[in-house]
Amino acid sequence: METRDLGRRFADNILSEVSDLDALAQFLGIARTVHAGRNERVRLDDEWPKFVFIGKGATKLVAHASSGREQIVAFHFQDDLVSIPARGSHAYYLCALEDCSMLVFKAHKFMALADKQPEILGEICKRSLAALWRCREKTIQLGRKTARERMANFLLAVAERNGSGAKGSCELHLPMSRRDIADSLGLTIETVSRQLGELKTEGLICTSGRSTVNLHDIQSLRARADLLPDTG
Amino acid sequence: METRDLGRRFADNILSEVSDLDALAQFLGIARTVHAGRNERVRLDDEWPKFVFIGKGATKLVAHASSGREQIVAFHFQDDLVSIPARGSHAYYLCALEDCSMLVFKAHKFMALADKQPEILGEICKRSLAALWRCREKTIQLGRKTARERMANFLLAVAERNGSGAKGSCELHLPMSRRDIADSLGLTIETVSRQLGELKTEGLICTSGRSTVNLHDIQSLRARADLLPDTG
DNA sequence: CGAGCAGTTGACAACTATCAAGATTGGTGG
DNA sequence: CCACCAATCTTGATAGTTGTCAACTGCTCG
Repeated sequence: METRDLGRRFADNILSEVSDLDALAQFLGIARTVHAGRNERVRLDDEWPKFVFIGKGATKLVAHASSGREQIVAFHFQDDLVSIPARGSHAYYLCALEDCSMLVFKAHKFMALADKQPEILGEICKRSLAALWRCREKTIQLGRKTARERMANFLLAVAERNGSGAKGSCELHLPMSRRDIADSLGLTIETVSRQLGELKTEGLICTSGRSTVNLHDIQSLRARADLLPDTG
Repeated sequence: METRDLGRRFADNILSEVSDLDALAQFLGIARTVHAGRNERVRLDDEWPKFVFIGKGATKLVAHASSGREQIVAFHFQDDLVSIPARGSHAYYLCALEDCSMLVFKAHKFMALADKQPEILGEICKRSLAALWRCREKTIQLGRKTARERMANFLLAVAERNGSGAKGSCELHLPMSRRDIADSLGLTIETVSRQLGELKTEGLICTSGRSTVNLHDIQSLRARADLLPDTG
């Protein structure tokens, strides 16, 4: 993706309410453009918190502690703004699931510019709160759900984001590997594989190739995920 | 806590950069004052997202799905601003750990007022991002840590917030029950009890009464929690 | 078409939940 | 001030779910 398109995309999404072209120039002035290929880690010093705008592609935000275990904290897609904290109790890094183009900002510089424009601050607020809510949902998943429930929940979440298909059923493409799914759900790849297998046996889904899944019965999946009835 | 003091506290914390007394009046105009006693659920309709400012006390934010299992998503204390989403895949409620006084806002009204003052928006941004980062840490805990690690991590987190004591050791008061700890860590009360027992046996902590814990060796606890070395 | 990696399946072990007693705690009332 | 009571917490035995290790299968891409 061209830097110019990246800038336009950023302006359309984050600065949408601001017609000021000068603002965009200022933001681009403190941004670093980064491209990353499949499974490539985005190089970030972790001294300072960052904001990353995803102009194109899909990414995972990964945390790891002392031992080798990794936890995917969130997936982020085109037009998302990702907040990455400095290294603390755990270290975070951003990694591309597919070819990505993004803008990297130091958080304090970014906020210094944003402070001048209430519309931008409002946008950041809105996105931060949405991210917080999604993160809480993940917390519930990891704290109180079985492997089966996590898997069902995960499929429904992907379906909601980019699924296509008729009512009640849905075909979807998983841009991430089994390992990524496992690291996101706090499981192992073997367990993920087994859960998918059992959902297949039950006739709730079927798969073709590594990354295509068909959901046959969304209502049953919701029940398997232990979610509240749909009227909420 | 008197409504007047509650208002002052809110102004000092959330409106701190704004000397405008009129702003406070406007916020109080859309707020509902709520008091709650120990283990009392804060009555909120869950039709609309809310903001709650905790003027006094300690609270837990709890989620539950279809089945009875509950997950404490976060603890919130004096001067915190809590964002509560509308009922969706899971239902959330706020519950007092001790006597509490708070201000409840409908989120859209709150944001409408905040939009007028960049300083307030900035404060909300800052707090939302901090909440997001804490939530991510919890995600890591629940996704990739053993019961022992969660327990150690939890004790360290409480110590960081309100611990008092000499360097290397620390005495702290747990305002929440074993059940609350379990619901926060995604464990059962029995497991929490056992983990505390084993930490005691190892000589890393000792307890007196139900809610007082002494941390003897913070460095070892950090190691037990599988956190990165302290230079971060 | 074949090499190599991603994914699947199986056997077993480990950790945590569950179920069931007991033991403390802290408050209440005599 | 002490004894007692109910709730909370601890401890023990057992079972279930998921992790671990290992072998095997089947995609993809050169």
